[in-house]
Amino acid sequence: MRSKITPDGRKSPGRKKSTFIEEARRRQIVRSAITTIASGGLAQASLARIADEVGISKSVISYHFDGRDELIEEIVVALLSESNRFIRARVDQELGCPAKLRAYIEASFAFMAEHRENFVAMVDIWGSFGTVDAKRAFNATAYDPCRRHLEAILRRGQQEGDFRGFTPRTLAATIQGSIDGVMLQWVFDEGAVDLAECAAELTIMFDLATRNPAGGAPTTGSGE
Amino acid sequence: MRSKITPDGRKSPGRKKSTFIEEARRRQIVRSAITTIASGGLAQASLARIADEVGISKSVISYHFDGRDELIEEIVVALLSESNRFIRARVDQELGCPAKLRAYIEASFAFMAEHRENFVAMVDIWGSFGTVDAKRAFNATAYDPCRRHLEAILRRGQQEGDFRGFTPRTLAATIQGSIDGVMLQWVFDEGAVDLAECAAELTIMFDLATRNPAGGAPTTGSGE
Amino acid sequence: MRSKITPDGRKSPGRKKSTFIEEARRRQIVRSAITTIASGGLAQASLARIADEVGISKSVISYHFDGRDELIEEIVVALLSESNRFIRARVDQELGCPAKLRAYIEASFAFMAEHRENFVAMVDIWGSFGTVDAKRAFNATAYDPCRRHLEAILRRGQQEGDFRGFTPRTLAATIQGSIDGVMLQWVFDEGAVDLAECAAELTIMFDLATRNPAGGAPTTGSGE
Amino acid sequence: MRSKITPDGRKSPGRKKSTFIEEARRRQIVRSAITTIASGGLAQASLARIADEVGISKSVISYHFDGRDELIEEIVVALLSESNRFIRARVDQELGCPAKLRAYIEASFAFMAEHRENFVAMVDIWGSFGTVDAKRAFNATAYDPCRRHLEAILRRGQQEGDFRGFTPRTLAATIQGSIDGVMLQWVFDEGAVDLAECAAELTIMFDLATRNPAGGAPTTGSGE
DNA sequence: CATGAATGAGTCTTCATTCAT
DNA sequence: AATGAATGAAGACTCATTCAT
Repeated sequence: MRSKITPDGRKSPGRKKSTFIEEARRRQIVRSAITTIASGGLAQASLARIADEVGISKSVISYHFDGRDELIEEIVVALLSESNRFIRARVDQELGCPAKLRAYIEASFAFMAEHRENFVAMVDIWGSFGTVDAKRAFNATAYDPCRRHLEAILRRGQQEGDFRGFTPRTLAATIQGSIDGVMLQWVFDEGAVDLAECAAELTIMFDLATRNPAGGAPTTGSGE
Repeated sequence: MRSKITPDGRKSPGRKKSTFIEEARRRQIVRSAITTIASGGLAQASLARIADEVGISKSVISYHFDGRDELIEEIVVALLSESNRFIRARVDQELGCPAKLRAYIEASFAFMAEHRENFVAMVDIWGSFGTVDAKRAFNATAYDPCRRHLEAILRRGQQEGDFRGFTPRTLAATIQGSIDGVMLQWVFDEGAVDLAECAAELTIMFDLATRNPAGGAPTTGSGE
Repeated sequence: MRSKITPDGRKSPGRKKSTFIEEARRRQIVRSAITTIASGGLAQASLARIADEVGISKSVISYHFDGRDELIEEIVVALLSESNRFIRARVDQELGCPAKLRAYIEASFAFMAEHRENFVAMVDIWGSFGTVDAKRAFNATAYDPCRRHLEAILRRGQQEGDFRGFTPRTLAATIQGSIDGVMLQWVFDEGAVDLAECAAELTIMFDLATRNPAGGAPTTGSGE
Repeated sequence: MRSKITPDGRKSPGRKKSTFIEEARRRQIVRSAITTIASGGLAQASLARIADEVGISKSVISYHFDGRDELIEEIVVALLSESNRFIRARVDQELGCPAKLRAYIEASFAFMAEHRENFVAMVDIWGSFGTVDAKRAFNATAYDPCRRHLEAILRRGQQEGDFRGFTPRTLAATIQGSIDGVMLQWVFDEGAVDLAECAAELTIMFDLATRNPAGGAPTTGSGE
């Protein structure tokens, strides 16, 4: 019972009641749905099949979610936030931007290895954004935060003189892309790529590619 | 009605009649289907809609293809081979493995830029491989050839002393992943990443990351 | 839960508790339901929407009414009795059958004008009597009392010599029909008919059509 | 296969092909649907039940009609046009407006008597126009033409001096209303009203109510 | 008295596929 | 070689109703 009938604008704020049991059910459904999608593909993940996986009736899903689309949206949010939270925690533990960058890449792969299901589901969902707008919206939700996180690290690293003078935005896209691209191959066939080796390779590579050859002096503070 | 007549594995050879007009129709349908998928997503690309795009009747598709799945398979093949042919041609023009590697990356991005539709469709299709087997099959068709191509370049480069002593297989996966990962972001939002800049960044980076610091001497004959 | 306790025919008398608050709730629900139906049609008036309009939970309705059907039945009763009471009061104030007839017609239209919602809802509900039996039952509840009322006026008017020798039953049906038919058009489009003008026209017309040309002498005693 | 996928404006003109068999099916479905609605009510007339009545599969209806709504719309059109055509033909046979008016009323009732099913279905459908807009649209389709037809007769009758100086528009609404109102009671219970008697009563009454007391002199041509 | 949660029957609709022409 | 017509399976969704709290 999400947005009820009220078709007025209000929705996000407060979100009505959100009982404890309600939230629990939602999480349970989301989790089961991820499993269902991961094992059979998004197309096969009908409400019926998901409900079956949870062990409830189809209409329970309709009761807790405003429709299949809202469920999928929530799945996306769950998948992204789980991963982001993990990575961010690891990054925050490190001091110095080179270490943070390394942590970002390593944490990304570490999380992957532990949550294969999430990523298999994610790749299946990727294809479901039919319209250009939906794709763009997904980009805004999924990629922009990651890239901005990376960008912040890179930019600060430049200010602190650890990184050389590249375009932070482009490098952020490149780093995130490298991680996702390797992930993608691994999703399609777990045995096709060695996640750990790729992680190591990328870590070294981007460390090399970002480092300031001049040493630890701040880029902006060239007036030593 | 394709495999009704020849249910054995082989496909291209024999193929009963394969009239000229027949092949033309098939290509026409495949091309239109790609456009349809790219513009509205795979889910919206029903036979009806594709037929509409071509300007023919639904049943024509059923007539020429052994079902929707065969059509999509053919689309995948078409998408991959177009791209691979282009890249391979560019790579073959170059002498020396570092140049070939550079060509591989640059050609990949060049082809993307010219055929956005192909990649948008591809990403949509990615999600449609529901089962683990289907995913693995796609990996075999789509990624293995690319990685093997890269691997061959890398390995030969090592033999010729241009490249350092990395694991070719892992680096191949990493390179291909970097290209695809950037592509992915660009598919979701054309304006989110600058394809050319990323290409340049990756080219430099992988050149840097593969080069043999010792110079042009062959890796195997290092202890000379 | 109404008839669970008393599954025999009788309804009003006994009715178990019929707390004051209980009756209030029922009336409140009925009133809100009328509004809901009038504004969105019977089909859209689900228990959920009605409950929403009242500001209570769906199950409250199920608690107070023995199902959706009982609710609608009660709505019908409410709509009819409100109107009938009003008309009857006006008619009773008049002396002489021609005046009573005029009052009947004028009161009908006066009530309409003041309670548009009621009639919009009524027309929507009309269509919901699916079976022949349900329709006949509605006829017995809704039309027979009205026609009998009119019939009584007409017959007495004939006895008193004010009206000519028509068939009271038929004329009653005709008068009631004229009122309802105009109302119907007005329900579909408030601006399409001028209620007051139609009322005036009908009043004059039926006065003309019922009057005894011979004057005030009683019909039965015509040969005096 | 009505409006296909093309969501551009064009639709009504040409209407694609409209094969002979296609039109036959549509008529067959419409006819059966009317029967279904008349016998069980609109709510019970699901696509499944209608398809059952025709003896076809549910999806055949979806194939020939753009959805349930289009089917119902077509039913409305069919019901109205059948009746209107019949009445118009009868009216056109008469010379002189008083005769035409009499013919209009008599034809209305004659058609009713022969096509009870149509009117039972119609009354059921009346309630299905939920929104104000839908109601207004129905008014425009159903009532306006009738009223305009009557209005034309009345106005011409005034010009020719047969009718007195009433407001044509109001009287048209009143006449149509009287017919429909009687019909309504008859729909709810066939035995409750005597159609023929009501028709006779109304015919006389409206003849009386419209006639110019001054005789056959044209109203406008007062300068005798 | 009231409610949140759950249910299952039933609705419309879409789709790939088949078949006679 | 092509098509219009038909089909049945499956989908998402809505709704009145029930039940424990």
